[in-house]
Amino acid sequence: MAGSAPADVPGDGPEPAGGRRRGSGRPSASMADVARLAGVSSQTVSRVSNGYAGVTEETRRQVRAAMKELGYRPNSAARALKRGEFRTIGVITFSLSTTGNVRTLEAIATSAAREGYAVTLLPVAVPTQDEVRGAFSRLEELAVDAVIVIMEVHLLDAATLTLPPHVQVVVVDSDAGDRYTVVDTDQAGGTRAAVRHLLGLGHRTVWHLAGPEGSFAAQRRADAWRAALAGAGRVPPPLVRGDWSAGSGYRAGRELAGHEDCTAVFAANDQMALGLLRALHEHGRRVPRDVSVIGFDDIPESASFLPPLTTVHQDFAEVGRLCVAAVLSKVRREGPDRGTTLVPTRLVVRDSTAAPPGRADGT
Amino acid sequence: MAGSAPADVPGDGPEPAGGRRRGSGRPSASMADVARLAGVSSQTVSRVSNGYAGVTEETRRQVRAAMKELGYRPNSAARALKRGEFRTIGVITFSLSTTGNVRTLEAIATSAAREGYAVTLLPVAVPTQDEVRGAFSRLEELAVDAVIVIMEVHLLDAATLTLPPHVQVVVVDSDAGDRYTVVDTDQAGGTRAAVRHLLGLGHRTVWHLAGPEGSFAAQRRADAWRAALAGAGRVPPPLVRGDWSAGSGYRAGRELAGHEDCTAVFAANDQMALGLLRALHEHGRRVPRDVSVIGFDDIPESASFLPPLTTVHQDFAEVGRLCVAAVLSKVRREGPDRGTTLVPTRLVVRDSTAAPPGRADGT
DNA sequence: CGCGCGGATGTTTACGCAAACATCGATCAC
DNA sequence: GTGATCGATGTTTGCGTAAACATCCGCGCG
Repeated sequence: MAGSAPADVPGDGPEPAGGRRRGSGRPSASMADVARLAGVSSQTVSRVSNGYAGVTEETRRQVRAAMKELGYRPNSAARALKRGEFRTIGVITFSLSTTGNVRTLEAIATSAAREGYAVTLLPVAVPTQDEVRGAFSRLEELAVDAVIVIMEVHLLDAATLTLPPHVQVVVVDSDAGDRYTVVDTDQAGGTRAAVRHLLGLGHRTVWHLAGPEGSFAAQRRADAWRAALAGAGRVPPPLVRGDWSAGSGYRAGRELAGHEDCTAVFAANDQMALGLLRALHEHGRRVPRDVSVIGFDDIPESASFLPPLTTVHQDFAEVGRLCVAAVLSKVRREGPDRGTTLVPTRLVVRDSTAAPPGRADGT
Repeated sequence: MAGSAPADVPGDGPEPAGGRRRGSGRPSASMADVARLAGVSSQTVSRVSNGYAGVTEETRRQVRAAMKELGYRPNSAARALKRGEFRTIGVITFSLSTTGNVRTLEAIATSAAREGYAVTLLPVAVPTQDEVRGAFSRLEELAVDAVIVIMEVHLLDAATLTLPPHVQVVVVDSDAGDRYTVVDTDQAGGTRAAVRHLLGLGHRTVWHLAGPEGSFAAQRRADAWRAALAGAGRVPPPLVRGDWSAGSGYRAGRELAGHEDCTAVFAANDQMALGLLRALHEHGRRVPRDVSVIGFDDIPESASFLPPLTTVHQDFAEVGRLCVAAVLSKVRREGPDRGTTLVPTRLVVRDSTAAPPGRADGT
């Protein structure tokens, strides 16, 4: 198979006279070239290329052979122009520094590939409205049929107006299900599970190391934490804020280590939990004996923390899959125009949680 | 600005008769529509759209106004067809589970955007040759001018033949500089720095927790480790192998903890170092007092490990930048056709390395 | 035996854009 | 004044593909 293809000397054959494909590239065979070589019309080549019926097996073979000889590749620009669709999904996201975004992106790319769609990445370096607007204006020129947005919606809002009207949008991490199609993790459910687990172990209350203010995910985890405590009749301690990074978790941990009555902390993600563990360790507060810690995300490394982290598992792969399914159903005008889909979470209990210290001997 | 755009009612204006843009989408204004409304020829619209000279300020204004009113967006498929280039770079990579790949990808996307190029993602779920071949065959149909490959070249080899001949390729993490343009981290330099640092602290030798066999990066780190030890006249201990994951580092660590004479370990990445730290801790071997550990990559979390990890910093952003620069210079036929560019590394000394235990009182 | 039918194939056309060429005034030099 | 020149704009053409329509041929049936 590999032997017959003229892989190394593609300039040998009868080159079509005009039309170099790109500024400096080699000319690339077109349908007309294949048709000429195969002795058929270009329409027949098109039929073979698209696997349509109505072509003799014999003709089909000949065309295939000609294609192979010339190294023919369909020109996707012409195809897109003719068909009116690009078979491409654009993904807009903030810096790929958070595990969640990356894993979601990966799942999106995989699912999209399975559906015959390509994925184009639109990075937004800094999460400012200007930057977002910039990404969207790049998008306007872009060859995409649909867009998946992985970011906070309040940044999206300002930029929305400039979206090409025919492009479908699905949003991750947002509460704007009334305006967009939203796919997200069940933040509240995961948070509830975490808080209940800690209360169930006997902790009087649970502290919360929250994500940054701008984040909807952080917001919802904090809200759910407060609600879960309130539901159990407990008083929520003051909220401590980080920025998702391990460093911010460490700084917050130094503060929390000073509170003798802090026996259980729910960190809004695993990275901050990591920093928290280090800070507690440095202050001589043992985990889980003195303090219990729970994270969120279940990044692969969390099983190797010291101690292995109890955390809320997110199914990013499922989120990505659902995003693609939703956006494609919108493109095909099958699905609903808006609404929120939640992906369930699951508590993974490891070694960073235990009963509070006072409890073994007494109360 | 936002007030005048007909963002919500795009179907109101005079719709062009034919040519719905996508299967189920709205018709989208074309140059001809804009030209009609502005009372000029479509060529003038094209000139305005591309910012060419030779258009009166007055005309330009009118065309702009018409564009805005119709919500005109250039059709990139038509543009690509006409120009013969897509202004898109394809990136082929394995699962985005390793920090390095992700950070490189991010830098690639950012640099590409700066150059006016979009980035299309081609995920390869499983690193088998079949999968890689599949990615490349998808690529054949894809609208890209160039490709950046982030993966082991020996997997690439089998798939190369099917690459469209006019597409330029740049490879990361490879030793195939004689056949491709390669951009990579200076693995050997970083490894040397790590080994020398440990020897300089007084360790008799340095153990190595290597990456998986298939990886060139792992291969080169292991080779450089052996060479650095040999250069200092030391005997390399048996090599221990992991698979980049923290879990594999943990398993390796349990084995290493049994060796009393093991006082210094160079782990081929930070994740494995994390698992290693946990295993050593569980076996009562303190870091850095009993055992020194060095990682590779300098992932953000490594500063929050227990203890904060001494590691070799990789400049992924620079790697990505150089990839884009290299591939674009190839597209423009400016740069050399092959060769390897190495990005320097830098040792970041934190708290996981110290002089070996025996040394304080004696030898 | 001729007509109609249906499958295989060819021809025309248009997708939206932009390069190449054409046109049309106005201005300027002599 | 006349023609050369130049800037602004219009017209034509073709990029590669695929839908729509046209053609051709052989076969079965009346």
